[in-house]
Amino acid sequence: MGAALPVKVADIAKACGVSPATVSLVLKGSPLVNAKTREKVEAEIKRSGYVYNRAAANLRKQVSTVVALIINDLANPFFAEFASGVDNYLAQRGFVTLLGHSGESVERQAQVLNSLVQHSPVGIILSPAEHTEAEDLTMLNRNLPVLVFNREVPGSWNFLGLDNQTGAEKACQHLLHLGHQQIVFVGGHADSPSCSQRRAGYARAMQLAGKKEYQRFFESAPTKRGGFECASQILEHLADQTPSGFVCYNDAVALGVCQALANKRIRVGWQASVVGFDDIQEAGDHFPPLTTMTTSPKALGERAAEMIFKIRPDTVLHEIVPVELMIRQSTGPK
Amino acid sequence: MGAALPVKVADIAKACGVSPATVSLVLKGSPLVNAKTREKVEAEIKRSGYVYNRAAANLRKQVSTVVALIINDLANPFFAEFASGVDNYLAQRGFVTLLGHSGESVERQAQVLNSLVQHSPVGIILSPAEHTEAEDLTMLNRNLPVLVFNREVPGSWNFLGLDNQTGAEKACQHLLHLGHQQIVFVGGHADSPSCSQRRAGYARAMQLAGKKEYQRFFESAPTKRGGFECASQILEHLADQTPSGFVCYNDAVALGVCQALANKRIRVGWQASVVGFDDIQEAGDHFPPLTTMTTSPKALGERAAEMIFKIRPDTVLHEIVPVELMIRQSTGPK
DNA sequence: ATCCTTTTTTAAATCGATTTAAATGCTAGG
DNA sequence: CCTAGCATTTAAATCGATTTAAAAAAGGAT
Repeated sequence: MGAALPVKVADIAKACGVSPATVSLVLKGSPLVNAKTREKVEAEIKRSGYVYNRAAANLRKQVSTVVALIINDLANPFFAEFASGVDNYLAQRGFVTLLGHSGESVERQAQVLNSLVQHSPVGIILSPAEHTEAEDLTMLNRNLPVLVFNREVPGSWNFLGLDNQTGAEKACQHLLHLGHQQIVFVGGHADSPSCSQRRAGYARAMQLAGKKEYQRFFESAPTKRGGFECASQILEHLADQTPSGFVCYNDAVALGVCQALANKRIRVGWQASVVGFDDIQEAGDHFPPLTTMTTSPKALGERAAEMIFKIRPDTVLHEIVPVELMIRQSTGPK
Repeated sequence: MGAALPVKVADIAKACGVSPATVSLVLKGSPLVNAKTREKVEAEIKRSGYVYNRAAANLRKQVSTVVALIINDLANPFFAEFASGVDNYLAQRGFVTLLGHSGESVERQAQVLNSLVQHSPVGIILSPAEHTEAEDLTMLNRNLPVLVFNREVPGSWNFLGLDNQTGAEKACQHLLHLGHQQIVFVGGHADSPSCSQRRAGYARAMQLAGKKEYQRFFESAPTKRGGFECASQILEHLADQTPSGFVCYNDAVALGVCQALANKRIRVGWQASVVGFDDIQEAGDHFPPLTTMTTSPKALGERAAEMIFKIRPDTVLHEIVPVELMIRQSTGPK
């Protein structure tokens, strides 16, 4: 039935006894073509199962309908939801997402970037791998719009990120208002910018509350397992003076902390309070639902995609999205 | 510094005093060009910051380096990990992932597919939205390789899926061997093929064990919250005759069930046993780590990508991947 | 009919890279 | 000094669609 070889504009032109130029005008919906001709051409387009070749058209038109998206860790729901937000927005505007996954490896990220720029994207949204340096991004030509997401990278990049410091400060204040005295900060790698920002927010809240001397920081992988192991150790070693408030690096860590507490028969939301960060889907689905700092990752993705089209060569965008306290049941009065 | 306009092969040719053909040969690494010439051209390529235009090259070469991937729900870790597996494999082979997200909407899926096919992908990996029918996929009737993943769609499609029935049967047998008497099946929508297959496996195991009369099916959203709510009700209504074994539709549901049990102070792995399905990342990170039916979603993604290149016009691939029992601590002897 | 508009249609150039077939330059043998 | 044979280089066509500038057709007025 359908032609074995892909149908081209020229084929349609021939079948209709018109020129390729006319067919192109029809495809474009131009008012220049005669109604009868248009009808004939459109019928043939449908009949032949013609598929528009956007690559060829874009080449000639000198435009692109592609946006590249590089994600550091898709298995992390925060980034997966972000990606879905990006794609949603782009699809609405008739663009398409070219996905790359770095798996937190700077080398792979470089390979992926090199491969993606060759597809002439309109712009690049990069959620960088850990420890990405300016020299890892040299393949990014200066007049290609690049938006760095979530983690700052040395150099002047268009950036979209969260207000980590204020967020963690609010999180800690929330626990302070509930009457908690011994509050610790759990999780994340101290050398990651987002972690140090969140730590700073916690520190500020503690200081303003006159609790500077109690500050405690614990390091862990930014995962559920990391949070679980870290909190388990805390509970063992600080057995005599167990903290009752846990400000966590992110939701994954917070969920791990909750499990460590549950494991020790400490009721989260009653005997201890836990605050997360990110508001991933699971935060709300968890039991008890997690109090956390929220900015929908999906909304962030949509915003990132929107920003790509606002980037201009002469200025640098730098948007810090406020995060809000979402009070659920993992926190309660002391 | 860098040219304002993108550098083309012709520019490099001019700068080196050679023809575009020679530059092309250099790019290709052809042994035809003289060593000195090659050196000169390569220096200019580096100096000018030339970026290869793959769209133009692919058009001329009549090839594609793109594979389209349409995912029904990226917020679900199972599919997000699958996507990362696809991209990993493709990147290794020098291909690139064009991502589309349907959000379980058949209409959006159609739009996304229409948009993606215009980018002439080598093939399409489709993890279909719920209730996708043959007529929703009419835009795919070229001889374009299509691989349907995870959910069967009416019609003859190349398919990669899990052995749901045998998997659930093994899961249930595991609980039977541990000595559990009252085993229920929790979660999923009965009208989804994968759910009915898993139910059938559970039913078979129960029947073979002579427990046909005890079979119990409970329906819920295939999410953590769904599992939690469903199990909470079970525990309430069957209070007198609480089941001790839970075969769950998937890991998300299983995690919800675990929480409902923990909530009732029933120790998972001791007083009750829970088996999941999928082995998502979190299954292993959970406490207690979840016994589940495993086929790494990432490995599945890699396999799917591999299969795309094996599809031939005259045959239909249909691969059902066995799932294996991964015993962790959410199950134990009665 | 003729000339001038206005409407439709189209030939040909173009986007950037590749490839074929042919041309050029070189060396060695006669 | 010529030429066969080899190593390099290149002019020109090509992929599929768009666009410009110009031609062809249709319609209207005189």
